[in-house]
Amino acid sequence: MVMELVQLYRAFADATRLRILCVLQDGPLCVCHFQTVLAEPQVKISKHLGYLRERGLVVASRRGNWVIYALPPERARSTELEANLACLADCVKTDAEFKRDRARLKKLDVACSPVAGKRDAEAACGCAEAG
Amino acid sequence: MVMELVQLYRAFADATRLRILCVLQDGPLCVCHFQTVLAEPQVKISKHLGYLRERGLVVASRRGNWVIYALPPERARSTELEANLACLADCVKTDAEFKRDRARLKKLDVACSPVAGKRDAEAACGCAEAG
DNA sequence: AAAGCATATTCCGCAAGCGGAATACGCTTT
DNA sequence: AAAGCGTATTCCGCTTGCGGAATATGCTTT
Repeated sequence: MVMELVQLYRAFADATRLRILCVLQDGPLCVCHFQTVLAEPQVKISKHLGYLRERGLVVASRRGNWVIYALPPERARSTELEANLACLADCVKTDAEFKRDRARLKKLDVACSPVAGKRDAEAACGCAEAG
Repeated sequence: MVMELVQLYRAFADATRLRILCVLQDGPLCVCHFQTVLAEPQVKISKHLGYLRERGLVVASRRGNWVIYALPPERARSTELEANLACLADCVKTDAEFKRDRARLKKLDVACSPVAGKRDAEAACGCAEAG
């Protein structure tokens, strides 16, 4: 039981993964968008997503060429994950890098989904090259 | 700024250190007592305390032969540390290993300090061999 | 000063994890 | 079937970190 917590903290112990998890709290996203939002190379993104997926911190689903990542459905999240995600979201509120990520994310929102607020996975990925 | 958070999570990403931090939330403790409470060898304890000290997650003070470790004074704690300590405390409430640690800690309480509730660092270390 | 106790450090072998380059895979379009 | 796109994997060199044994340090007692 302690080990699960340790695993969780290990997963959080990387800047790229933190950024991924933060972004995902706003809704699902496909890999190509992560590349844009985080401004990091494909390999890096893909590997970290793989890492998170292996450990159950995110779930993936394929839709044509795109793979969409999301946080696990709320009911499937451990209380520890839930608590730490909330804690994380709180901790990064004022962080410059996360703000930048969010800004780029919003741009995608505007370009991709007419739906105000939460993005729709399908819509979001139907315009991978837009913007 | 992100890196500080990452450092924090790295520090949390070890079972022994988690246990140390949990125990410390009940008050300061000297190394010999950690050995008893966590039931781990001296080197292991000392190294992890060193790790935490280097990164500012705990502070140390010498008193004769003993070295007493404590969480930094509340005002000196970053909001991130504070938040994550709280989150941690919440996450481990029902954990078996932490309960055992706590039980052993309480035994020390009884043996060392007549003061009900919080331990006093000095009193706690005046009886390193008791019990 | 010598011995004793509590704590810290060094040395070692080992495993995990990161980033990048190249390459492989899966699906879709032509 | 061939080409193209998005994503995943493998290989590699490198750094970090763990645990244990032995040893060193600092303070205290005799």
